[in-house]
Amino acid sequence: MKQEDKIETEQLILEAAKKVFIEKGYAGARMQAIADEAQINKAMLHYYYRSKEALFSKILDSTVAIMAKQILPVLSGKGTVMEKVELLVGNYIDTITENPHIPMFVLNELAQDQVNFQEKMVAQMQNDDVFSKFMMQIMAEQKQGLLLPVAPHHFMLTVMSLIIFPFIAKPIFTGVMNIPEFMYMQMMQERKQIVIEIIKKSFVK
Amino acid sequence: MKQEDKIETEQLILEAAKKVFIEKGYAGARMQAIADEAQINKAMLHYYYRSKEALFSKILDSTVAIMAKQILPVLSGKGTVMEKVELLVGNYIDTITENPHIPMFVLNELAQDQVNFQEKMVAQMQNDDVFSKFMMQIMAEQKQGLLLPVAPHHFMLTVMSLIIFPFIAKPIFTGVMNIPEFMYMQMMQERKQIVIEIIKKSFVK
DNA sequence: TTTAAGTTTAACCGTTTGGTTAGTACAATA
DNA sequence: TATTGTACTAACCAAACGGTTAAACTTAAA
Repeated sequence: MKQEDKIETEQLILEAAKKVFIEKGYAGARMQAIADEAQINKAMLHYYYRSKEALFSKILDSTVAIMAKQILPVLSGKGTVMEKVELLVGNYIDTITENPHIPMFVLNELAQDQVNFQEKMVAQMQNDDVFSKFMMQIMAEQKQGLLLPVAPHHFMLTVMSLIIFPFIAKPIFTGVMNIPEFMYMQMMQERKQIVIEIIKKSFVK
Repeated sequence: MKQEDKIETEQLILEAAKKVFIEKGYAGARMQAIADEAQINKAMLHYYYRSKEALFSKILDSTVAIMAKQILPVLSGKGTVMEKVELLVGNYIDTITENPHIPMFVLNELAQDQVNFQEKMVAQMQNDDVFSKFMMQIMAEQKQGLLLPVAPHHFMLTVMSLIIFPFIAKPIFTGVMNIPEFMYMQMMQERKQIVIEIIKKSFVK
């Protein structure tokens, strides 16, 4: 049927584009490669999504949304800083294990900023100033004596480093240091506990 | 004079190529942009370095060499694990502060691996199995009771995360969270102490 | 059964890309 | 001074690129 075919094709294109863009980056991605991946004609890409930029923009939006909907509710929810961090670590590692290319993709495009990506991130992330409020909570718990008096910026940067970087560094382990895939995956699971312990020892009184 | 001009031009091209490649990545870099940056004719690039790939390869080699000569001597030198880590943290943060795009560049090209980059890293890094030996040292100090019994892989991954990621995340802070450049630079200097403290609290008995 | 609207295709287009070429300018050599 | 080798340039080329077009096909409604 017509309507269903259309929706199928649209979805097919999105998935193919996601794969190619995330693997190759914006500059390295080829419209023909996306068409091949989706097993459709190249003209269809422009029929459904006007241009390469427009298609890329869609992928970027949905990718950021995946992460935002994973992170923002936790940060703005109830619980102590450490309870939130524990949730974050688990959630994030599980989500990224399923889409391991996302962090590299986001950070790379953010660094090169070819498609006014920053504004989109700002729009998604500064919703209700979730980050500012979380930093306020950190400072509050520091005054209460629950957390050590380390600058909130450094606290957040540390948490981010510990959970995001291992996925960016995957090729170093599997490629350069020759650690097999399954062992790397196992490490990522072990990370959950290790990261939480590191943060507790470093920032909790 | 002829000879001097040649050396000057060669160097000019290398510096221009380094800038453009590191900022834009291999796929995003344009030979014309490199020529413009070096204020020379585009044909000169091919006169001195046969192709885009060849030129890129040169840049990649020298970039990896910069990092390797910063890291390998420390790891294979004398001193306890923690003494080595303290040296590494300081050296690395200072080196990268001067070339802030290097980590993103290396990790991105490693992930996309368009130019058999992995082999080069392996060749540079597995010199004398420096990493294996360092991991052995970690295990030895754990048996001595100097370090807590955490898997050496996780120890190294943690150290790498804490010192490399902050530079990759720069656009998040300056762009998305709107933290001014000088404040970010100040954070990177403060990091030296903070990272060392985190590692001590997390891994030293 | 006709019609109109939406979907898909092949073939094509203009531009940009990495790369080449034929030739110029000039310094060193003999 | 004639010659030779090297640094450099403008002009060009074929291929790859993102994007368009016009026509064919499919389907649902009139």
